Amino acid sequence: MVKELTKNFNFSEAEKRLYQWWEEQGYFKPDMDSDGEPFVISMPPPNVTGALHSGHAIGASIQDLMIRHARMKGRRALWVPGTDHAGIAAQLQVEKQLKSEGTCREEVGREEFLRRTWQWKEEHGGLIQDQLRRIGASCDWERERFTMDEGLSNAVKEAFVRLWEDGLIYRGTRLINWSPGLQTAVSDLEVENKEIDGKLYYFRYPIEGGGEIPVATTRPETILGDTAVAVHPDDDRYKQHIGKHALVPMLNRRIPVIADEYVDREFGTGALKVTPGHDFNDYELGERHNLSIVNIMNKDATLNENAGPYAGMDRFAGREKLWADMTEAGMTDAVKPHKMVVPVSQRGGEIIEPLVSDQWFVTIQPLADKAIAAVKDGRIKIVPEHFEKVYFHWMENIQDWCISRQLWWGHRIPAWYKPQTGEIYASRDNIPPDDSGDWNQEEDVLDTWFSSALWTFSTLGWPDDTKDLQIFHPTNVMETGYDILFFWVARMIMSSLWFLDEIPFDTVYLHGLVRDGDGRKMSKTLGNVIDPNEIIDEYGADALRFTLLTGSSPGNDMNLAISRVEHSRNFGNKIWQISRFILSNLDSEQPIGKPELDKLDLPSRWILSELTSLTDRVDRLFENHQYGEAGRRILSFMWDEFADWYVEISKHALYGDDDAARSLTRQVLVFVLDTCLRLLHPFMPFITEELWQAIPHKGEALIIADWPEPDEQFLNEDATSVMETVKSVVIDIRNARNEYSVDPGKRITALVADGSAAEQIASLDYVFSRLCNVERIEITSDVPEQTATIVSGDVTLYLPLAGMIDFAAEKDRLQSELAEIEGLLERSDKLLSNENFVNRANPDVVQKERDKNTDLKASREAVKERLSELEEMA
RNA sequence: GGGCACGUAGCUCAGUUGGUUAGAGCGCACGGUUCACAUCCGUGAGGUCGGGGGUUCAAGUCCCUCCGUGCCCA
Repeated sequence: MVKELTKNFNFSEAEKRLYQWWEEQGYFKPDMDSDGEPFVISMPPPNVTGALHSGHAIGASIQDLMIRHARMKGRRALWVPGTDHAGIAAQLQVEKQLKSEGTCREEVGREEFLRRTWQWKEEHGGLIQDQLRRIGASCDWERERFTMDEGLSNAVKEAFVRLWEDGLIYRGTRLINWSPGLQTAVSDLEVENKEIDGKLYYFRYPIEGGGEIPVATTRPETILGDTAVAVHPDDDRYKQHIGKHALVPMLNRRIPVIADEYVDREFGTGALKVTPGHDFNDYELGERHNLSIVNIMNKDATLNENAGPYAGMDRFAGREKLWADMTEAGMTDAVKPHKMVVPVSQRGGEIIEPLVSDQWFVTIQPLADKAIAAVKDGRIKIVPEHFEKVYFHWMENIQDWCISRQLWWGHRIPAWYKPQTGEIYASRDNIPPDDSGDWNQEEDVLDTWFSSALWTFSTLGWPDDTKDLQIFHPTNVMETGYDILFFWVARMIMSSLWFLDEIPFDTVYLHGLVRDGDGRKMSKTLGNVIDPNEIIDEYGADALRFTLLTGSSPGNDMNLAISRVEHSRNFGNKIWQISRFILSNLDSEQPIGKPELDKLDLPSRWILSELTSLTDRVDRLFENHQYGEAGRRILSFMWDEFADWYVEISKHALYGDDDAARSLTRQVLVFVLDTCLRLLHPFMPFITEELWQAIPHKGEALIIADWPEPDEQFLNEDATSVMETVKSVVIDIRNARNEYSVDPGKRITALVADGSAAEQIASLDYVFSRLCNVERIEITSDVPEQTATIVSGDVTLYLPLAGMIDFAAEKDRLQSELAEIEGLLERSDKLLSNENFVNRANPDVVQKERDKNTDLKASREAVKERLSELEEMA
């Protein structure tokens, strides 16, 4: 039934109501009885502790768009939501809480700490889910998962043990990235390199038996852990010292002087101090030369007993003290400002220290090989394509993955070891191999990404062979930000191929970062963070979605300007008003379905032809993941063609007394609107559903309605070309009225010069009447003096404007038009006289150019003729 | 140091098999309140598509090079 629409769309009320209704109706769940081809997206799990930020908003918008589109296409659409336990972030929150209570995790113990973290999760965990609902995410909440759920925890254990059994997990003492603040190891991916203004310290290494080698370093405190001095084998300056021993300043430890081609003779002094215990390059150098490793640092980044007199000092204080002592001893030369790169924690920005420690690693190469192959042979496509190169580059230089974290919140590594023998036992069942009491359970937990890497299949029930897993895996699209291509996407590909021997998804779609309106990265310190929740409050979810979906192209960052959100909201209002207009003019009629082609007038044939082109175009754009362009096309059609031209023209029939014409027009209006609402639904789900429910329709909901198919019978080139002429004449008339300051309300008459198209133009007088206030069009061969002349192709129109026309102004107007036409004609003539163009270009292109040329010539003659008439009058 | 991307109107951005006179929003100028919409309607100004070279009948689009910006990796 037809509803009366309110003056404006009350989005805050409607969004909540519609979402709830959709969910209750079960539209978000795939129909398990249908035989539709599944379409599945695993939602990248946001941190359970987090709130929705603009990155989530763009991801959710794109994924929901894909899911809604697929659903309307009749596929069994499944979007699996969930959250991630966010090891470090969550643990920090609870530690903060404990600190405020004057205690700490060590004091309350592991069990109590975990209890409190779970409690914290229960209290704060639901926020982002509610925010995803607000944005319209049509995911299947009944399948929601959390990485620490029992099922997913089993998956993690299974994966760990499987890798262990495959011989791909080892525990070893190695140099790793250590976060002193968090007191845990982090993987190389969690370390960022930041350029800072540092210092380069120059000093001299004393050589045993006399002499010295000048050395420069950015971290003097590491001198205490040096186990060699290296020089280039061909460096004449230092050659004589190779094989001798140097003495570590202040400690007088004997260390060898070695030769290695790795040393850059140009940098600093050309000689290198080697600290395998605290530098990755030195670590490798040390392995090559069998150097011993001296660890001088405790886990809290204070210096340890190996630092001798400096033991107990913080690393930076130790640096100052050591340097001062060395200066006093006359060993130092200079301290120069130096731009350098320091490793900092991705979380918090503290300086990361390379430290030797016992950790668990995954031997990654065998997994990487499979993952490289899957993208190389096209089983997995990355959009945009150029990220494939980035992917390969990383994959081909991949390092073993440090998966242990010295945290409590996370999946505890399912392994036991005998401290005496170093024997290790991994278990799916959470029990040691025997109850001898000799087995210690590993204290460390796994990197959060270890569980995320299983996400596409662990959420569907793996390791159990569930029905969901059979039907919905592999999934189809992984949509996420390019910033976690390595962290997550690559690891999912490796995991799925290894554990299931199948790809996790066939397409990776990467979106860019959302920045502020000036292209700056959003940050709390800059105060330029745009909170999507506030945007939804103010402009509605549809406006936010449409802006995010049309404001960017795949893989490129987008600058979110509020002016664009406003425009999207205005577009929503436009759609609302179009619908309101149509509904208020239906009376009791309920037109549903396709209009009958042969009875339609020209404007109707035109709009249906354009609608069909749009549908076809949008379809193709969706196929190529060109969602932004698709959205912009729909907007442009609805606003610039449908509302501005067709709806305006339709008033003639709606307000007229021809019953048949009125009914037909109503049918066209409803059909076009219905089709547009369907096309737009994935972009703006709320307003489209609300309106679709209000207009005449068949079916229970737009969310499950059929996606429009282009109907070729509606394509009509003739109608399009005539309407193009009509539109251009209308614009010219409006322009002329403007130039001559004709009162906008004044109705004027137009004369059309007798010619091939004259009859047709005259028959469309009702169009001109509506659009540019021309009350009558007469065919004439007799032109009155006081006229403005309008020329478009072979159509010439005169506007008799007695008393308003200034001959000089009219001549100027026509002169400039003539100049423009001649410019274009010159170009066109040149092109057509070029044999190469005529022979080699696509025949369609050549024909088009010929048509254009003919039109231009006709226009030129008409303008010239009118100009010479003006000359005669003057 | 290696790799990748970007550079289009004052600002923010589209422009995908190379093919009409390169588009949009915001901003700007001028004009509009009766019956869908001022969250609006109409008209207009504004661009040698970063510079140079090349391929092609034809280049914003493909290739080379330089300049600038950003990101990733070392």
